[in-house]
Amino acid sequence: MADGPTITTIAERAGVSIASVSRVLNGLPTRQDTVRKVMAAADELGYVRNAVARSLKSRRTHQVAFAMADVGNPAYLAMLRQIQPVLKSAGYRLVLHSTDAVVADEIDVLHSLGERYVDGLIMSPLRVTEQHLELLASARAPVVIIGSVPEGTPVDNVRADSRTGVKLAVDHLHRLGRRTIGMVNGPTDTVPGAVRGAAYREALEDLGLPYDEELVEIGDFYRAEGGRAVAALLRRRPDLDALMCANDLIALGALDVLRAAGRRVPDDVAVAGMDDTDLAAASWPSLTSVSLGSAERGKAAAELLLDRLRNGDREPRRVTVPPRLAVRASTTGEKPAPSRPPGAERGSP
Amino acid sequence: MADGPTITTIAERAGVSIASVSRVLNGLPTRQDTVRKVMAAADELGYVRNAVARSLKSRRTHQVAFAMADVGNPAYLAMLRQIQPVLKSAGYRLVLHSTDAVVADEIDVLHSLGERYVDGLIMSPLRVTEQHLELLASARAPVVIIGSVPEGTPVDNVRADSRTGVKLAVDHLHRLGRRTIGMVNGPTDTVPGAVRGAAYREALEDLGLPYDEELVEIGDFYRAEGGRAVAALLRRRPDLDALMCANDLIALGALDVLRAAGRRVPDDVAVAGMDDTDLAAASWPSLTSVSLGSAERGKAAAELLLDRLRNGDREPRRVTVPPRLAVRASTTGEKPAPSRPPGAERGSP
DNA sequence: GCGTACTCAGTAAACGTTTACAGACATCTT
DNA sequence: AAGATGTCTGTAAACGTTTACTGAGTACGC
Repeated sequence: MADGPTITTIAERAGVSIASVSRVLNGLPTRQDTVRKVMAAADELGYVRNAVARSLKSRRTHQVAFAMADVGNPAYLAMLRQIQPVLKSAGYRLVLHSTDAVVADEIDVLHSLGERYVDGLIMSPLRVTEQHLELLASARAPVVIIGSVPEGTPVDNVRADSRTGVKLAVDHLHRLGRRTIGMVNGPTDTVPGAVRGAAYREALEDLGLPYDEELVEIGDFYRAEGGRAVAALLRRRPDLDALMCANDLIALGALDVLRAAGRRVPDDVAVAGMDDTDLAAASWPSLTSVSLGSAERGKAAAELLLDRLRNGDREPRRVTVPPRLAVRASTTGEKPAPSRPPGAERGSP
Repeated sequence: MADGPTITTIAERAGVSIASVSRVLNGLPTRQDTVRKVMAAADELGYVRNAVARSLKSRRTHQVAFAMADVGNPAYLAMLRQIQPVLKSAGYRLVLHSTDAVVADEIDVLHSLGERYVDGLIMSPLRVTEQHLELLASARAPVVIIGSVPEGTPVDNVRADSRTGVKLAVDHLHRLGRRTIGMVNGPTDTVPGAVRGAAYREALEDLGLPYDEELVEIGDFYRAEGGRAVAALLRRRPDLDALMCANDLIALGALDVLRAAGRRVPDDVAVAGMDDTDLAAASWPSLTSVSLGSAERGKAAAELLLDRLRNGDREPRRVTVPPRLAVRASTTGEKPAPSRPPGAERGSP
């Protein structure tokens, strides 16, 4: 772990100036003879360029940050898994920030852009506050936001469309002949809760079905709470024949409770979830779920950022990723072809 | 996005030298008057210290890299989720490398330590080759390996104990009265495959049960392949009453096939998996599984690294994390208390 | 009133690169 | 053969910090 060689070391060894060494290492036109001497010296010494000094001079770190609430959340994970290879193949390293759903931490990250330890940032904030907007407007590096920002915010922006997503699922249930479609939502004071609740109502109206408050139950976005909500719903409306669940965890809770109540899925009650996580494919019956395109959003965000890093002052761009319905056994009862889930590496370390 | 202020800007504004600015910013003893002037100037200008210049001078980047095959793999993800907060609270940023199971990429990462863009590295290699060992011996920054390295390798090392893990599960099945315990393994030319296969045999012998090759089937570490292997096993030995699966995906495949064959789990056949991933709790019936302590290993690795960064030349240390059996319905049939899975964040971005 | 000790601030050198500039030498043109 | 052109190299200045060293000014003791 001795102090590594620098271009000065090489210059001495090769009997040339540090400028020549630098030129050779950067492939600038140099006499063959010099190239050989420098290369030889560099090889012998096991020289590796110091990235920090390089960054200081070139004002490029070749690092990009990705900030989200929690890597454990499958949606963020899906983004990460797309972002990483895109950046890597463009020669950027990835700095990961977990903000733990703490707004102050997000603000910190935005602030820290001033430290210039990254060339750009991809951020998926929980909520965009006034403070976010201020910092975004004066950010010291390009930022791409995954999520919604107000019209006119000077950053690239990638968003999902959960409204259409809910509609896809409700339409699907309707097409299967279901007419008494319940909704199990998370708290409506959250952005996804509010949007999905409203979208459910709209979807019903578009289909000419009545909106019945009795068919809606609010729990939370977790399995157990979802299950409890479904139990309540089932007590109130034993006649329901389909459930639109606001995310996959709620849907798993629904499966638990329906099974305990002796209702067959999908024969008696069809169940649709949302987010299309790994769990959807793993559960039994496997879960029909709306993908909001986390992976695509991640990819789009990375590409937007790279594009901006090349071309600093183009207009901010907005990309909306369309949702997609993954149909599985919990609505159609068909046996799904078992396939290797995306996150499944061979063996286990 | 204009060029940010530097200590020179501040120095001019405050009418002091850059040395004084630096001293104030670093809290070195300074006259109150000067402190005030510098602070005021810094505030007005919205100054943020340039991390790159700082690193160059101080030879510390306050970054640490974590390199593994694929974040999508739940085991690595569990490590990451522990590593991140430990580093963060110690003031380090996390640089993430996905090596995609490509050995050359791992080597690259080790090599790139010479660039000095991080202060240390946590790596969970697939296999440790000769080249790994060479590079580890001459690494330009402290490295912690999660996995096994030969005795005497000069790095800190954290390892799991899947041998004991298999024994835990087999003993558990035996205690439940099962005597015809099959094993569904992955390829035995992988390290986990080989170790788990041997451990299964040992566990049986320890219990005084005969080792019967007919009860062992080799597939691969995925759901579909696992299912196929189980189907073959079941045809050969319809009398088996328990299955030890080399990972959770195989176990899920087993559940699929057993269900299709009309065998009840656990009444007819008890099933145990390995790795205790999120999927184990989500499946139905929920899956008894051996946790190899990925989370603990991640935490231990991060702590070892931090410790070494503080104290560069202590003896290399080795930590072994004991396995733990998570008992669920697939062996005991008890209804598990539904709980919020660890990766479940509220809402979905 | 003068030497000593102390506190604080400024100058300048470093960290390891990249790069503008100028100089040395070779090659070509006429 | 002399000037013009071109190719390659070295010198030195940056990038934005931190910090050793020096020196100015103040306080104190005698």
